[in-house]
Amino acid sequence: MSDPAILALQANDPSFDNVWEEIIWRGLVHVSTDESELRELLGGEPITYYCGFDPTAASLHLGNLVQLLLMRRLQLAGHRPLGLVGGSTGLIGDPRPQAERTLQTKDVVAEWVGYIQGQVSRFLSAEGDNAVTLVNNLDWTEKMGVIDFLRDVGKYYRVGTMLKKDAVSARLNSDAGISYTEFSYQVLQGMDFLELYRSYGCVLQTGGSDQWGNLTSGTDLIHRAEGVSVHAIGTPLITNTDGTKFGKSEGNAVWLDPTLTSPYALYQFWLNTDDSDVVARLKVFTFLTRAEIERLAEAVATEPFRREAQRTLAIEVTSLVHGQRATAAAVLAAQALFGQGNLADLDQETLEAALRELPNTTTAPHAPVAQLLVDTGLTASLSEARRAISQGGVYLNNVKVLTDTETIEGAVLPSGVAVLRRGKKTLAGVFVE
RNA sequence: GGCGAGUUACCCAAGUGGCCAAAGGGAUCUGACUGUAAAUCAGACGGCGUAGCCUUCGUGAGUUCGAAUCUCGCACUCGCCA
Repeated sequence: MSDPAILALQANDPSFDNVWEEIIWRGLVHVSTDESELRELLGGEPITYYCGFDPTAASLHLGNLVQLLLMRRLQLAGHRPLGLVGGSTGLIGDPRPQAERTLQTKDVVAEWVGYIQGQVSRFLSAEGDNAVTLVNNLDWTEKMGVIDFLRDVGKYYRVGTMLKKDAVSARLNSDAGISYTEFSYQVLQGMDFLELYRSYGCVLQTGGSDQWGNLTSGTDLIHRAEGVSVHAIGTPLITNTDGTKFGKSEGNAVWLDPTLTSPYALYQFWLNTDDSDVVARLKVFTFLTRAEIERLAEAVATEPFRREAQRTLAIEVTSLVHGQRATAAAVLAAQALFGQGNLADLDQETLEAALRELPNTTTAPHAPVAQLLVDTGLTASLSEARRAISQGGVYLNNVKVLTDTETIEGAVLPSGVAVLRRGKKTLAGVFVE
């Protein structure tokens, strides 16, 4: 599944003498167990570590990418990754702050497990002494009976401690409350760590800092059950300086699956990163060295209008996720569509290829523009389309559309295509038959 | 099991019989300014071939000329008591 060509290009920065120092510099550690022990552990002989991904959707998203890349950095330092996909924990659902999760059917979760395993394996090498091993917690929880669960695991858990976890107490203090199902989640995740400790000698779990309660659930359980101290690293929640949520595009999650978020859309997402965020993103989401990132930081400070850091970031991350060919296509599309020149003067083949990267639709020449906005997904309804047009926010081949009854007849380019734009940078392609 | 409080549009949150498609804030979108940036300012923000109609205020029934607002049943949530 993994692309050896991409993985081969990745390396940790040799200017750090320990991967621990590097992940600290990259801002990947928000909380952890004992720091000096971790530094020693990560700088020494190969250890086995794990990170879990619950199948709560058909694809992982950018938030998960942080974890995947942290795993990869540890693997590059010689350690052995276990990629856990939560076939059982995904059936239970970890408590979200706002509300109870809707349970998905077992069939759906099983299907998602397959997709996510595929994605996890893309980012980690399957070769060498420290090849990634994929595990599924359904393998050890499904066959366990309730009585064994309560006797062998439940006894190690104190309800008082469980209630104090942020995820639980936040819900107890909200109108939503919490079901026994979600309350139990932390126990399941603790069991995972214990199981992986026993069968693989796994001594480190990584995850988002919002999972800290679940991470310590495991370290505490292992301490009680085995009398051994193991470790956990919690990565910071990635935030935007302007206060909006990171990883959302028009309110939707940015997915790693190219059918859910196209390579072009992913490229655009990164290209639009704020100046004030771009350096931090380069550290977390690329394998560029400290020296390279420092040079780009300098470029942001001295000539921000060139947006070199954003361009580099966009190319790096898109390549990481979708490979270099898809990235090259996204870059070409962006150049064609955002270039200065007249669209009619463009090489029509390049333009067509660019439009295929965008949301697009095929239509007859007399179709009104308002309808095309809906067909391409640029607006959610005809009302919204008319509103956008009346606000002067819709362009056909870079010419402002004046009335919502206007058709694309006459605007069609020689190759039988037209470029529809909403606002400054939301584009769609129209193919006329 | 008993008592009390609650369920409003993407989120938070006003509204307690007509002036409510529903205040305000956030998010989002558009315009101006720009660097496919941020900040700022302005406008928009249920649907519909658009000054009118349709659907929405947990859910089902009802009262009324008229309900998000009143009554009853049901579901769910929170708190206190048992």
